[in-house]
Amino acid sequence: MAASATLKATTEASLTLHQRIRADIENRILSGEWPPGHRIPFEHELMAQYGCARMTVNKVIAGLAAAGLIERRRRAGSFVAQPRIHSAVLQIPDIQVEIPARGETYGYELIHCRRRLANADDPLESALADGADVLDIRCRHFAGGRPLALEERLIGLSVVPEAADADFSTVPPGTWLLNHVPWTEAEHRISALNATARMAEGLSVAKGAACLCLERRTWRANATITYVRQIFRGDLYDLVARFSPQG
Amino acid sequence: MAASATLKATTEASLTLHQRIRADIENRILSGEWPPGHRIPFEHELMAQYGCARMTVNKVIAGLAAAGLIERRRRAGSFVAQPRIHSAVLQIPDIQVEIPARGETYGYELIHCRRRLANADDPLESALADGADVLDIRCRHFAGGRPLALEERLIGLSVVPEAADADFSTVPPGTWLLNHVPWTEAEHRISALNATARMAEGLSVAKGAACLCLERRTWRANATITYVRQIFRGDLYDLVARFSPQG
DNA sequence: CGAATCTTTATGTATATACATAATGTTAGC
DNA sequence: GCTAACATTATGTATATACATAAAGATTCG
Repeated sequence: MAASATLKATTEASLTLHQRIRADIENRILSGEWPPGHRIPFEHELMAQYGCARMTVNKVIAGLAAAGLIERRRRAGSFVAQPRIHSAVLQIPDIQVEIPARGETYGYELIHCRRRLANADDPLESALADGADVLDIRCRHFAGGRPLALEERLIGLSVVPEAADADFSTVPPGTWLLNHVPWTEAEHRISALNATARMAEGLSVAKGAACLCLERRTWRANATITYVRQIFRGDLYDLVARFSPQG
Repeated sequence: MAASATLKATTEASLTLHQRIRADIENRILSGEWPPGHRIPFEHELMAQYGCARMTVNKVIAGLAAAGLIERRRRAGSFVAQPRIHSAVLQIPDIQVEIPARGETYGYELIHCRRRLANADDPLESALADGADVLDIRCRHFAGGRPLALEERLIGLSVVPEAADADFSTVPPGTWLLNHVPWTEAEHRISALNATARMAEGLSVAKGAACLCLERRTWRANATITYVRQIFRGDLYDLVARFSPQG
């Protein structure tokens, strides 16, 4: 076998040693060769096997642990984790970006934009503090000329005062917020509902048609920035989520 | 200021230096102090600031880059990434685990389980190779005595031959697969639809009631293991997804 | 036999060092 | 003024080393 000094040079397809070790271990797990619960070789064994330093395999395995493929237990070793299909990365696109990407023309219409005080009685507004100064926005999104989604949105003006001066007659509030509000945390809720008479009219569908409802609350440092409810036509839209070990 | 040697000891709440640096940078980003596009201090600056080695800050920043909070450019520096709210971690629970966790009793009923050959004409089966040997399973899930979801599932027997001998009259196929098939990759599709007459009967709802449809294709090494379609009562179920920087 | 103690050991964290690499900024030359 | 060559520099990868820590396993003692 080649000495460790030449190993780097003989690496296939010019991958780094780190990437090669990671891909190797990942393959063994995903192919089923190393089933859940299997104890993977100790760091010093891998180190000998790949002819490298412990720090190198340590970083690889720590990465796999962060990705959820492996669980580590001191003194005992590192084990292939139980698969947990139930966590997947969901793509929740900015509609204005997603529709053109599909090859359809995007359209937008502002229905109203009012400044007022939040009313905690309304369950929709309970996400924001009672009496908060909010912007109440209602709008529609179109794809290929047809209505795709209705949007109801509240923006907390104490957190995002600049929003009061924004012009939402041409720019959708979601797009504006993405460009004006830095990193946040968010929670989404996805459900199905039958179109009410008002929704049906706004979406050009029959009353009772199935719609996908996406609610999102976004906050920063415990202050709610925005709460949105988007109602999508069920026949025109669906969401895709993927799970793969690279995250 | 305290010398680097005493820094470790004075660490607040017994966090490691790594965690302290990470939390510090994360806070600056999430609080808006460092907006998207902002160049964070160079590694040698942070190294001086925290009185530690470059390898330490390097690992922290590499972790933040892996989490998507930071983008790194050689020679130029490290920059706060543009927020991309549209990726969030979706929890897609194993129903048998989720229902008891909600405090309701879980129920399960097998409707049928047949071995046959896949038919590529059926769009539902196009995910599996034509003519493949499959197990065709249909079942129902109950929560608190009420029907919650209908499930249609195909399992590829060439990939999971053991499934042919499994007893799905008491164990839901999803649960069985989770326990018998090691790590896989998966794609999910979420949509809303109106209950057909058959769905309505199976779910004890009115025909046309909105339902959440979750389709999942699971594979390993390019071979499809299973394809499922679960139809949930829209009034009883919804999905939750979260985005937060720790992943 | 059972509980408490000690030893062993694999992982966890941190450091100092070395060289590779890619992209920026500068300079030289036409 | 434009391009090509060069130097600079921040990140990228890898190593050898050191000590901390948690937990499994062996041992001791009541």
